[in-house]
Amino acid sequence: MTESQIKQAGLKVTLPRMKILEILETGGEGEGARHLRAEDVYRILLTRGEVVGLATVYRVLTQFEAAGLVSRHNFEGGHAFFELERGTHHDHLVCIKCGRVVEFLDEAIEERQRAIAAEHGFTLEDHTLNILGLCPNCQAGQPRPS
Amino acid sequence: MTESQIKQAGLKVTLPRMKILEILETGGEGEGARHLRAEDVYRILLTRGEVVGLATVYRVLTQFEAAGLVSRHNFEGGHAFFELERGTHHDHLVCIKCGRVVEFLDEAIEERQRAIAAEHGFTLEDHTLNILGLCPNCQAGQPRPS
DNA sequence: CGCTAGTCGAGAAAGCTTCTCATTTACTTA
DNA sequence: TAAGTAAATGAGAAGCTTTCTCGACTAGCG
Repeated sequence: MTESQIKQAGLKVTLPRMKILEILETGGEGEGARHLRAEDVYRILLTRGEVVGLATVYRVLTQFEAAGLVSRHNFEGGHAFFELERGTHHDHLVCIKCGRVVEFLDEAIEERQRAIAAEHGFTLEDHTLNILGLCPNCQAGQPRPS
Repeated sequence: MTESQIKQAGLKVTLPRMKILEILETGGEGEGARHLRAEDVYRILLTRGEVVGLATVYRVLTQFEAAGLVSRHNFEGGHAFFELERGTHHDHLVCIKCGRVVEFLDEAIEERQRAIAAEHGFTLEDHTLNILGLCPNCQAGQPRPS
């Protein structure tokens, strides 16, 4: 079924694409690390002994984004995070110490944003809301190594 | 009074710093263009015949940010925008075509964010909310050249 | 099985930002 | 006011993320 997603996007089903999609699905190793930088994906591939160029990772992630399979987020600090698109919009709560990301959705905020765009005569194409703070672990002085 | 701000930050009052602060205050030329990239500041200085290195612009803006005189925003696209800090928090409505920026503040959204951070056990250190859309001019097919 | 367009990997290159370091400047002390 | 000192500057090199180039390779089709 992941194959069909790639095909629907008008892309050929190749090994690098399958591997990258799989890493985005599983987060590489443990749980929850589903917000990955391009270099994270590349490093995970290397760890597994897979030979995929960094340029290919960027290229494929960009293609996936264009195809709507993946969404790209610009948190603070110059590099983008990629996340598998699951059809449900959400915003992010980001720990400024360990980088942990929690997703949330608040309909009251969504509604206010629509109203604000309208008030100023803007169309609403997209939005990014990132709340930055310290997660419970990092407040306790025990940053978990992600 | 701008001098005193610089001094309070523990920085020496130098010509480059005064000039950069002045550009941030006036926006360089016309009205409203108060969200400038480092390179914009640099270019405006050049236009005025001032000799200030790009490295100095970056250095000074970073120092001003640390001192709370300036805030840095990462809208889409790899480069940061700097804005004079006027003590009042606000979020941004950004035109994805002409780059025009409108500031807004919505207390309902602010309140919901505090609640969301608390629900997840996060401290709330900061947040960035950028609404992306088309401004009235660009919807009309007449992008104003900023 | 062979063709062809699409894809890949590696390294070069681009764009933004930071670093290095010799020179210059602001502020302090006499 | 002159001199000394620590900080700041400017120019270019370097760093980082991301994109581009291009010859080699491969998926998908006939």
